[in-house]
Amino acid sequence: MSEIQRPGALYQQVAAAIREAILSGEFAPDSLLPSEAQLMARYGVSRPTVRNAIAALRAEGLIDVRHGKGSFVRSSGQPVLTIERGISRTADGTFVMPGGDIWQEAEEPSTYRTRTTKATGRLLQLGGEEALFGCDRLLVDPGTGTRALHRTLLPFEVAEAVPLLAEEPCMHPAEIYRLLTQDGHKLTWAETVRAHMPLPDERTTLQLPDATPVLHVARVAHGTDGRPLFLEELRFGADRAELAYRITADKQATRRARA
Amino acid sequence: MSEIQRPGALYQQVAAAIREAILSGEFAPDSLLPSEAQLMARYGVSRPTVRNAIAALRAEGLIDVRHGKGSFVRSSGQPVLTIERGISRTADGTFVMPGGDIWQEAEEPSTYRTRTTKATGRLLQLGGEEALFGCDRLLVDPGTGTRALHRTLLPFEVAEAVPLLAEEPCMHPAEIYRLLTQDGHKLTWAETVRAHMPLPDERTTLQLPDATPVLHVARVAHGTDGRPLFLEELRFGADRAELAYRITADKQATRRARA
DNA sequence: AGTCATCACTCGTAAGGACAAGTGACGTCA
DNA sequence: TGACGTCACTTGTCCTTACGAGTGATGACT
Repeated sequence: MSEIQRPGALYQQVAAAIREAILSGEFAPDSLLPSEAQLMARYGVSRPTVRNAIAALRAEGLIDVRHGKGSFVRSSGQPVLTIERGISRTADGTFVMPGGDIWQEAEEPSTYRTRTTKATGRLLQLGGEEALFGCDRLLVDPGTGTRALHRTLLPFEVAEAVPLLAEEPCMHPAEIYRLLTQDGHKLTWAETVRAHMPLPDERTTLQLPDATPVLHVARVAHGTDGRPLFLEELRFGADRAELAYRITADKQATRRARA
Repeated sequence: MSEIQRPGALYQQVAAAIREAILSGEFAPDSLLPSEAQLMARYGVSRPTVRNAIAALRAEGLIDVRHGKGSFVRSSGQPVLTIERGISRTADGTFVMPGGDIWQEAEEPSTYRTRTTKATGRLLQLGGEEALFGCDRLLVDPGTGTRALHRTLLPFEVAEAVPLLAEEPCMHPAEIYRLLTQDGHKLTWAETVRAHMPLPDERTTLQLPDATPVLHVARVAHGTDGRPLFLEELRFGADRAELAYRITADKQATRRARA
């Protein structure tokens, strides 16, 4: 049994030993770690201690544990899917999202009416309890199996100003952008990117492994007057997909971040 | 004692009950949850079961536990800091990062020499084991206390082509962009955004709470010929900060995502 | 009045035992 | 030979007990 003594708690010492072995390549990716019983013997500790150490490594995303089989080193491979966040416009005035054609809808879109929350109100710069059309889509990339949640939120106020919108508030974002442009708006977009840990239901629908954060990108379309018109959100597991942006240098600008 | 019975494991039922109470607002943000002993009595379960339930909620980022005090509902407030990812160029040819002046260096930059890994090699489109200058900075936003890790990676090959670069490979990115531009390159940038759970040391240096993912953005500067010249990375906790991009519609483009 | 020890409360760590549940291989039986 | 039951191995769940450690208030002592 290999002794250990350095830092704080016993289980942290065990976790540190295993972590080191993984990061140094001693345990190859996808390989099977020693079983709990073996680790108990190896480090001379009880089962709760071993399980505590394993729980720590699991929370770090270093290992995957499968009931009845054992613990496996997670293969922290490169992302399988790169989601390009640009917007193009073809000669005939329609909008095209690069890579936007990879997604298939796994379910029928669900439409609903809702009101601004603190978060969506901030993005849309709407006060208290503005009414919104909502539309949720569960998307799947058949190539990689990656799942994503897509949501559009359209203020009543905006929908009413553009007749066709109010009738069918759950159309594809590119269609909405086209209608807004036809209505006289020259659109610009602002995106904000955040990450958080999923709640259990989100974990289920996105089919996420342990310790997998959710990347959450919100795209707000702004009209000619700079007022937010429309919100488009996308969420997906950060284990397999990444976001990509292209940037070119502005001349001279001294823009300031929104509060 | 309020009975529960629905789904799988006991501790999951307890966790679900508490989670529901939190999400429904029954337990307000920042408020103190019942102690472990109280929860044991309330649900008629043992301490490990209660602790297991609490561990689950902790991993979801719903609560914060403070030794000797109790469990608190995490206030999932809006991000305190918005990191604008644009690049501007003033009339005299210098580059300016919007909001780039908020950061202060918490430590002296550390410079080193290294080689491409699988990840950095992919971004820089370099094969096997290319040599790189590295420079790490620990940044702090004095306003919010947000900490971030900044890293620049410069291939030897590029540094040698631009004399001033090789002498001082740890200068500010804006300076490097200026030198590369003076060298005749018309730069464009590509950014990729990922998220992952921090390892213990990363957690420490960024001072992250439990269940807080790290947002990881990599900016690659491409030269006139489209070849990657320089890599700039930024990592920070997703609990307090978010990324922001501005997008305008391209004409006609049919760009394709990189493999 | 002020200082400090004590105490009661909190969560953290560690051990032990017992049984349930998933997995796969082995061996028996038809 | 094939199908199926059994068994050994794995992790998952749950309980009991015990003590360590951080926190804040109470109260005694100076």
